Amino acid sequence: MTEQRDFRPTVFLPKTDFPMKAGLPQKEPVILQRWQDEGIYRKLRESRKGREKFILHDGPPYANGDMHIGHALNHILKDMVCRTQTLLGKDAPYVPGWDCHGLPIEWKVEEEYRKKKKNKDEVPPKEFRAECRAYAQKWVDVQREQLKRLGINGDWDNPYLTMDSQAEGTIVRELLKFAESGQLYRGAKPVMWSPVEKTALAEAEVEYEDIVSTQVDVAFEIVESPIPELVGAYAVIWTTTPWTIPVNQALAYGPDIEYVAYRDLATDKVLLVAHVLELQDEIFKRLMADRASTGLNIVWVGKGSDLAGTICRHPMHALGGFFAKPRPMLPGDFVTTDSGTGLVHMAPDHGEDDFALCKAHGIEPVFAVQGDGKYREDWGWLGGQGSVINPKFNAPDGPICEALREAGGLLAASADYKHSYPHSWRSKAKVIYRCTPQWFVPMDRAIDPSTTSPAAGGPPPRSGEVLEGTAKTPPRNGEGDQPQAGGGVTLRTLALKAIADTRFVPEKGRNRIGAMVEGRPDWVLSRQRAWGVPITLFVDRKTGQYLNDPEVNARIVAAVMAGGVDAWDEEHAQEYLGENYKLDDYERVTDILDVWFDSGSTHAFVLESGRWPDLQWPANLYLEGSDQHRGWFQSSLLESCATRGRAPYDVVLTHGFTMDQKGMKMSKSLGNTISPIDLMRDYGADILRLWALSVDFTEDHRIGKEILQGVADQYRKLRNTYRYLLGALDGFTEDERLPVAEMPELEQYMLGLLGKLDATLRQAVDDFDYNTYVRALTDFCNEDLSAFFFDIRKDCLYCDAPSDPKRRAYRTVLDTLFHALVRYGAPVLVFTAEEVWQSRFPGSDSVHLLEWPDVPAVTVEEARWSELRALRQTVNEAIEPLRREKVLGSGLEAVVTVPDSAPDADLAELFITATVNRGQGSDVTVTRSTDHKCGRCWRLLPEVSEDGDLCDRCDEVVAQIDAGAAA
RNA sequence: GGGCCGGUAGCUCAGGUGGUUAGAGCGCACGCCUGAUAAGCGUGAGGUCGCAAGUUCAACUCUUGCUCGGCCCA
Repeated sequence: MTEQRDFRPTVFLPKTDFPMKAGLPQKEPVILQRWQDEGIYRKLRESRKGREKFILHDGPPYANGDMHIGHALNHILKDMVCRTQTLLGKDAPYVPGWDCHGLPIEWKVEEEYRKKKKNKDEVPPKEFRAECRAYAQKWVDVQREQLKRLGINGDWDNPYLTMDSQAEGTIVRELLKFAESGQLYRGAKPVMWSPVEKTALAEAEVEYEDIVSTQVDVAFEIVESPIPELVGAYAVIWTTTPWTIPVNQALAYGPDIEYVAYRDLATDKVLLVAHVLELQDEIFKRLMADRASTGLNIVWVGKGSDLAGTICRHPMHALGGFFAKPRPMLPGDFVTTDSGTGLVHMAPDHGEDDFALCKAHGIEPVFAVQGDGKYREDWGWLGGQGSVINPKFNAPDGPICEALREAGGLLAASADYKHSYPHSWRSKAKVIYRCTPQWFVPMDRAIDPSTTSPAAGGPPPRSGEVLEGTAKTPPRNGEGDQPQAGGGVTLRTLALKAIADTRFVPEKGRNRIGAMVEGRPDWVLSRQRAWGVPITLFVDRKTGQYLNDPEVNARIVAAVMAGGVDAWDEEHAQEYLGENYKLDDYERVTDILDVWFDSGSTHAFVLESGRWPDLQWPANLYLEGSDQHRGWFQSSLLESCATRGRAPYDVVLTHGFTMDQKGMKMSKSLGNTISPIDLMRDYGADILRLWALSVDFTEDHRIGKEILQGVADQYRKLRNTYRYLLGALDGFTEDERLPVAEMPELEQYMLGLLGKLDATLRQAVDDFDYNTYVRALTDFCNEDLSAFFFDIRKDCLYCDAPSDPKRRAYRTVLDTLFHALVRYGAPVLVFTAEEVWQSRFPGSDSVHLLEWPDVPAVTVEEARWSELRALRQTVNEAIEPLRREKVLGSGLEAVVTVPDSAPDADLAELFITATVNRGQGSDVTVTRSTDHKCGRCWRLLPEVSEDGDLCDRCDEVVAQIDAGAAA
């Protein structure tokens, strides 16, 4: 025998330039640039013009700092939504936006002032705001580039900013809608207040430090009680802020706490305190340390709830007036027995619990403590004195304690209580809670239905009538105005109805926001700040009512639309008031709006204004993190319900938060933060996208090195599937295509599986279930294609004649698979899909302009194929021991015997073995073939007389090739 | 401290209304192939379903408590 011929050149191997190694970090920016150059966003709008719309309204991230992993996840999901909807043929525009006003930016600018030793108060407000504006703009630009790098397709050249003057004007207009429909009122609320700076502080401006305070025990004589033993006894309260005693208005007890009244034999006074062992040691120590107690007699023991109806009087009741009013004992869930006496004195002016409990019982704050920390001059006790944060003022020998002692109300006082207390971040001085006037939106005031219809020109509400109040919740006392009679429409009932009409993904979101809306207090709109949208109201100095004149309002709105928030200044005030009102008669409100009102109004500015003609109101979808149940979802809901009678969205989709590898939240102090910017540099945006779409984003989820490694592995498998398709389809032409009916059963089966995949993916898109989407796609590629179809058809692809119907059928199906898979993959692996597409069709339009593929409808014979594939598995298991024993290596050397009952099919081909026989038993057995190996296709066949000779098929094919070469 | 949510193999996830030996993919180990080759194929080992009680003939699936983690409040 002569030298064996090398048949390798006669084998039709896959051929492609598409590299196995992705090199995403280098490649992605190039692709991105191409999309940008060709204006793919506008092209897409053009191509989907007139189609059904799908409106995702972007929740504006705060323009402060680099993109973090949460932004990345959120935007990848949004992009996936828009791209899948677009793929389905809809017009799904995406207009990104930023939230630009607010304290954090103000803070940063102030910080820069401090570095330059500049004093904020000396900077004119307009100049200060200009710097805030510039700061926000800087971060908008930074984040925009970072988000673009993620492959997010959107109208990046034309985003919306809440600091745009037209946005500011729209926000003002929305606010004035509230004013015009009577959904605003001025009330009071305890806020953190710094007497030194004479200003309200945000929680973020407060830091806690350990200090030593005076602790006092004060006795309130019980003058009335359903429990006779208690009349004449003293309720004992404990506090570390003696200065709040002069504005005490009630006492609180815990309804479930046990109380005891005992007679102190040294003084003969009956004292009421909590009957809690741990507490009583402390109490006795304080109350009896300096007297020789001869013992106690218990007079009464009972539960807190027994105390209902008990009335005390203030130790200073002799002063008359305010101090002579009854001090009721009220049930408070917040009362604990961790410290104190189990009874808490209530000063609604200076505590949140106090304020809420008193308000619920009709007790209003009295505003006795002024902004500088002194009691007002006319206050009956200590008028004009203070400041209340002065330790000497509160000292055991200070004016408060002295007066209480004289009145017989002071049981104990000592300047030795160590605890953590809030201080101003700037001045380091102590801060207090203090009631100040604020603007509110009432949750339970009757709304005139005619004021909540959608804006003129806008589309009508989609989900039917929204104005029938459901009145699920009992009416609440909002703010001292009339509680709503049952059955009426209020903002709360409207919002709850809107929640019922909204689809929530996942469903549990409904419960979450519903509980919040049901229980939330009135919306505090005002902030005493500089960087924000002004509350553009004029308040009548005589009546305290705000001016409600649509003509004035129109002038204000027009001015802000044109000139932004700076238009609201004293200089132009008279101009807005017009000829009918005199500025002297009005107070121009200088508070600004809660930034949540800004973002709650984006639907008006962005969807409704017409400035983005691609968009429309309401949105199909809002998609944000689960923290936005309290934030944007809710502010948008309330704003829209109050002005338009329904939610600005049909569907609310929420995602959880991204944790580190161990499930712990990321924080700078823990050093476990992961930056998406780093990940894009190290892995590429497509890896990050695949990660975001693989995890269960509806819950909290993790990211870390190991997880990303897994995602990268998954990516490589997908990439190789595309690469194989490209290689196997090399040179494919339309002439080669074969009708489905003429295809072998295997090809038809694969088309059937593709159809099933298609249905699964469509369903997943409908459900926003991208985890299922990605899983179905990868499982199909791994299991059905790579390990099954491609493996079986290797021989056909490599060795059959190009004209062979089987090979043509295979390549026809590969082509169908290619067109389907590149589209399915495109919303996920946006860069890779483009690379794949351009590799096959160089210079063609972007893959992202394509639409969802039409896959042939082929029914899968489930029973037959599940039996065949199960048998295939059994055969593989049976081959394995022979491999281990080195009886055979490749499955092509195996002769398999299967039960006679096995389905009729080309089993050897399906199992990729030499031959398959049918036997009597139920077992599958394997032996080594004695046939010789074809020199070209490497199959062991009886017709091959000697290893290296050709089988009949190859002989024929090689002859054709040789003839072609000769000709 | 309160409200809400979650804890299934190393990783990412499936497991209607409770019912046979809890599944998949990836990874891992071992092996095959060397004509998808820094690829492809096969086999295998991995789980007391967070912990503990309870209801039930039967619980990953229901109840309660605990624990760990998260979001939002305080």
